[in-house]
Amino acid sequence: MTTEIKAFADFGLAEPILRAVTEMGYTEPTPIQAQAIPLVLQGRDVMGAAQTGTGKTAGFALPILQLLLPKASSSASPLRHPVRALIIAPTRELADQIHVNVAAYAKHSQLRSAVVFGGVDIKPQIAAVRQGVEVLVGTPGRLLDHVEQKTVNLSQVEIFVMDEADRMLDMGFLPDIQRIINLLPKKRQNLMFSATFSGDIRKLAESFLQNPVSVEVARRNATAENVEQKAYKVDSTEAKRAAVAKLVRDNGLSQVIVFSNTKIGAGRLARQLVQDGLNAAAIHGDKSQQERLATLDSFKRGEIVVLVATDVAARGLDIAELPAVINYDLPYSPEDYVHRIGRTGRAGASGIALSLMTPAEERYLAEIEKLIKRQIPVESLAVVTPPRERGARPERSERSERPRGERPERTERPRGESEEARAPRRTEDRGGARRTPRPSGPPLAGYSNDPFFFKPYESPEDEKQPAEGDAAAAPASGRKRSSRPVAALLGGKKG
DNA sequence: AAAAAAT
Repeated sequence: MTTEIKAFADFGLAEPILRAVTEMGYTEPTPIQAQAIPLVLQGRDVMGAAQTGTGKTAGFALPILQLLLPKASSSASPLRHPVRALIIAPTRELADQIHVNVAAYAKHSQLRSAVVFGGVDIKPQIAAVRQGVEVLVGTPGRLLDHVEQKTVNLSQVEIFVMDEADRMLDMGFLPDIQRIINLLPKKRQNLMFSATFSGDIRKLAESFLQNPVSVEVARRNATAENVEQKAYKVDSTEAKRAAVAKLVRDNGLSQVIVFSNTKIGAGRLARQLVQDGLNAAAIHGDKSQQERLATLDSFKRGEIVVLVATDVAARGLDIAELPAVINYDLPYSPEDYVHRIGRTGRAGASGIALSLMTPAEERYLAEIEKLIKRQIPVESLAVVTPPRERGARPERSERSERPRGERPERTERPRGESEEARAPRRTEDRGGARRTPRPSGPPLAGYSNDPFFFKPYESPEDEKQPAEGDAAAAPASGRKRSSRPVAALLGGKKG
């Protein structure tokens, strides 16, 4: 019954939708679109195994708009515009991007969409939703905030989409997702997309999808065939910083996302790269939402050459023709590797994924290779670390180079430890400064980028105060997050 | 272990 669909025109999409697609220059659906669109149009629940960049968003957005179209009305009354399709996504940038796409596909129809996410003023969102929107996109927390404020009503939702479901579980969104699902009508169509498929994802799927059809484009947990992967051994963290600039230049990369495991590391690397003459900027969760969106926009426009990012950018972001990704750190979880390198080689284009690893990180490579079921060639990369005089003190001025608005590092220390005892521990994750001689010390063994390493001991009060944010205080503030397995949260219930 | 996400 699966007829080969070769053109968007064959899906039977209504004229306003097809016209928008055509105007955007699309004629042929991607494999996931070819599979998913007819199923969604039939009203089926769909479980999609697809990374972004496969055209996934259009794969659900186009048929959703088609399904909503017959009842679309141009009535000015907001009451006639209940939210009929709800799309949730793990990060604010991704939600925003989905909304932009939906709005583009819907521009010739009467259908309207809006996006809600945190980190920005809620009032414009309330105003937008008041206008009446058929399609609402959002991140879970702010969406629930709107529900509580009664600015959003989800009781008329006909189609519910969970994008990047694996990521949402990783981020502890399950309780929020369940609250959202409880607000939806029992009878509805569900679509769920995930790039990786753990047991937890399957359990979640079983719990809320009804008789779903599976749609799969890429091999499970596989990385794109068209992405050339390499890993480089480097001696140290300092070497990694220098290596990034070298890799960008040697490979003539016009644009690249560099992934760092930490926010601090991302900020530092970006600053270093700027010093090295590359147009670089960092994006991570400690930047204001305004900055995050502006940086991303500037990267998309090609102004920024190197985007240094934490995993906030690992999933879902669609940057056209991104030629390369560099892992400044190997990710802690192999799934994250799949997502990160999924930023390149998108929609059939070729891409390069380069990873840097210190000796300590080499063990992560094996797990990654196991997951992606392929070997990643490893080379050694000799780089000249920054030209500092031997024995020179790391510049204090580095501290003042921190851009305004970016948080300083935390200087908290474990209490009751001697200065000697804590120094090596602190340095371990602070850019590699060490007091003890380095095993195979290159000339710059004492070099450190750690702005606090030589900082004089500050306030004795710190030590007298009870430690802030310790085990007793932490759970009381902030949202409750559970690390219980999905099965437990789902009450052991099986579909 | 880290990051992200409502305030």
